[in-house]
Amino acid sequence: MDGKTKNRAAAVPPPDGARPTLKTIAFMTGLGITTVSRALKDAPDIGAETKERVRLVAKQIGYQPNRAGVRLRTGKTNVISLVLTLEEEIMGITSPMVVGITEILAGTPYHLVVTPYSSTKDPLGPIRYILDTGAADGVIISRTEPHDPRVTLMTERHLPFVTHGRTEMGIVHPFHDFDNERFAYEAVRRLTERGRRRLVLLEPPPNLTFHSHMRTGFERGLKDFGAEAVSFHHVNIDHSLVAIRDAFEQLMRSVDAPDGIVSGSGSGAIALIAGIESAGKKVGQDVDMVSKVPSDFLRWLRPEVMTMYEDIRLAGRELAKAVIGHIEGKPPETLQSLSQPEFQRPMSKSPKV
Amino acid sequence: MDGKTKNRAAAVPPPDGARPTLKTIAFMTGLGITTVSRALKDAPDIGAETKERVRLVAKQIGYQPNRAGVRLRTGKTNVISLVLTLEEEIMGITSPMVVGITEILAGTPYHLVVTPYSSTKDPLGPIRYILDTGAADGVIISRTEPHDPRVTLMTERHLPFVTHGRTEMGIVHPFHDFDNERFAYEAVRRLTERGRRRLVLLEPPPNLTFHSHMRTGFERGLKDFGAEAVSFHHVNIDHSLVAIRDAFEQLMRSVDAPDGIVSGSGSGAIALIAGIESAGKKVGQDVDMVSKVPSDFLRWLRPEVMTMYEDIRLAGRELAKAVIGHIEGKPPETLQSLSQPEFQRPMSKSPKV
DNA sequence: CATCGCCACTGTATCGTTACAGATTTTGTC
DNA sequence: GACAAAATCTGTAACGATACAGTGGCGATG
Repeated sequence: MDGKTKNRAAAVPPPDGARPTLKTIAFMTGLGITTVSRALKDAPDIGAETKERVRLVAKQIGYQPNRAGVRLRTGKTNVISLVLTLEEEIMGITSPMVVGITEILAGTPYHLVVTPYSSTKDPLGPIRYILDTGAADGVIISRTEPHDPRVTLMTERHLPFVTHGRTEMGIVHPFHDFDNERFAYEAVRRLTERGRRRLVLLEPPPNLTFHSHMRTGFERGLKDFGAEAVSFHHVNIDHSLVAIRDAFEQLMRSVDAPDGIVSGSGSGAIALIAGIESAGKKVGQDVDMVSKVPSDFLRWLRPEVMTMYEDIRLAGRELAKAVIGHIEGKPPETLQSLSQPEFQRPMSKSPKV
Repeated sequence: MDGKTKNRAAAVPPPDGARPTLKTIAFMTGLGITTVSRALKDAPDIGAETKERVRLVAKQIGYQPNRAGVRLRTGKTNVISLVLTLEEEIMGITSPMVVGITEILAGTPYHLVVTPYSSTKDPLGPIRYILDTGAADGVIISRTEPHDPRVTLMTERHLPFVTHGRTEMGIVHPFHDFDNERFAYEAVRRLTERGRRRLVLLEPPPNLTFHSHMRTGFERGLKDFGAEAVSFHHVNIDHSLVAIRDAFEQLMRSVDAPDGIVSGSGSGAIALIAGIESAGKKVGQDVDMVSKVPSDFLRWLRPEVMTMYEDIRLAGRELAKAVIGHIEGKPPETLQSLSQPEFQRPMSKSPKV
């Protein structure tokens, strides 16, 4: 007789049309399954020539490890989970984000799984699910809060992750963030350069970390460039466009009306413009406005609004690189990045003329 | 001695903090692993009381089947793959689509995996990958062509799928589509109602199926409502905004300038508007325009443009339901749907005043 | 009372992979 | 030449689930 029992496998030809497995390679090379497995991972106890032979055959027949097999045996899922609020939909920042992430994952064995949740409910839900079921090797979250229970939980349980946005908990973890402080500061600079002195900020919801970043930049700008703040806290960029417009129309009609506006979101800017116009005023004339934008639309449709571009696709790429780095054990402090606002030249009505 | 070898498992207490498996339940109930497995799938050869007991315990300890185990043994992945072009990014239709899909998947064991590809390269790539590796139970594709090789391949290989858009190959398969013919027809109606007679269509790329749908509706409208077409085929909605604008500016400056425009995409409309304005004309005055839109932005920023809403989130939901139906073996002809354009009332500048 | 059939349940093998503990051969040492 | 140490390679078991082929008990049948 030949081999004993299980690895006798190598002596049996693999079924025909089926997808190749280690067994197939073992049969073709005459080696044991174990050897093939170890050869493919370049283990030190396999001969150089054997490795070469195995690699060649594997490539030839298009071997790809069975994910379920690996996952069952090792627990490695090769999955990155993108945790999204279903509501995170305004102005669709999700698309470029997903594209950015997949651009990076394309060169790796990782797949991207989208895990949604209703933000009105338990934000820990999806995290718990991933922890309980071992659904992913790494997680990307957004809408980060200064004290974010998700970060605490994932850190405790050693689940690699990265946040889109920073925290303030003394936990060093991977993140990518847009420099919202800088954005607001530069926005104020732009407005004061145009002689605006009574400025208002359409801010992020107060529970998110970048709320304070943006406020800080705004206020630092006011001080440095000599302007005053007009209070406008009833609504924030999470509110509906209608709510923002109505609130802002009211403000613009009041004696307190600002002459300069910083908008923390592109879609918010749309509502603000509507509010301004409802109040019978005009952007670029009665007021100036700077908005953070994730795309070109505002610039095309309302060139009178000054825009600072936030590259979400880049963010996706950075986030993907960071989670993978975290999974691979790189120190978290090397996996942090901040991207700078890009002030956009106003679009000329007709560049060719 | 007790049980023989493998199922002796049931006699061994499960490790402490670990996630519960069938073994855990088997131990707790004193049953065999097989019995537990069959009880949970409501097999006919298990006693009613036993099933009840098993279900209770399973629920109590929060048992969730190990996906890798199931997948390895049965081949069922519980994965739906959304195949996207990386370029499909203009105007971010991906976001609401993903949201719609996940809304449906949330109530099922399915996960959503995003599989991107570079449309300039081989569109069959991701399909082949899924077929070769058994990466998903079902697939959602878009940018459907009249003779779409992906549809042929998946049909041949019995991989359940659904297309966003229709085909013309005589293959009956699940799809969801927006009624682009109706859209264009109604758009022409609107324009002629305003007295416009020289109409132009910014159309989809000619290789996609809905190109002809939209053209057909457009031409039928021209005939029924008495208007003539202005030729404009140099660019389509897949081209860059700059290309569209420049081409359209030229058209608007020519003696052939149209007085009515149908735009097959929201972002395209933005470029058209820019082109019109570069040529020194004005929408709502010199020309009227109807555009298909996936969001509210255009309506907010350019209320003079008439818009017809395409509900992408709904499309996501329909697509998800259809793939799942296909996976479950429902006949394809019952998994086809067409959504109608929703003409939107122009936004009043200030509804409260 | 032997036998049959049915019900309810169980053991074994298996999916593809890898950790681990050998096994065999070659090389090195004195 | 004997023995140890490398150097290579291999079998077994296990991850968690399920298909399949039983097994044992019990009531019905003749």
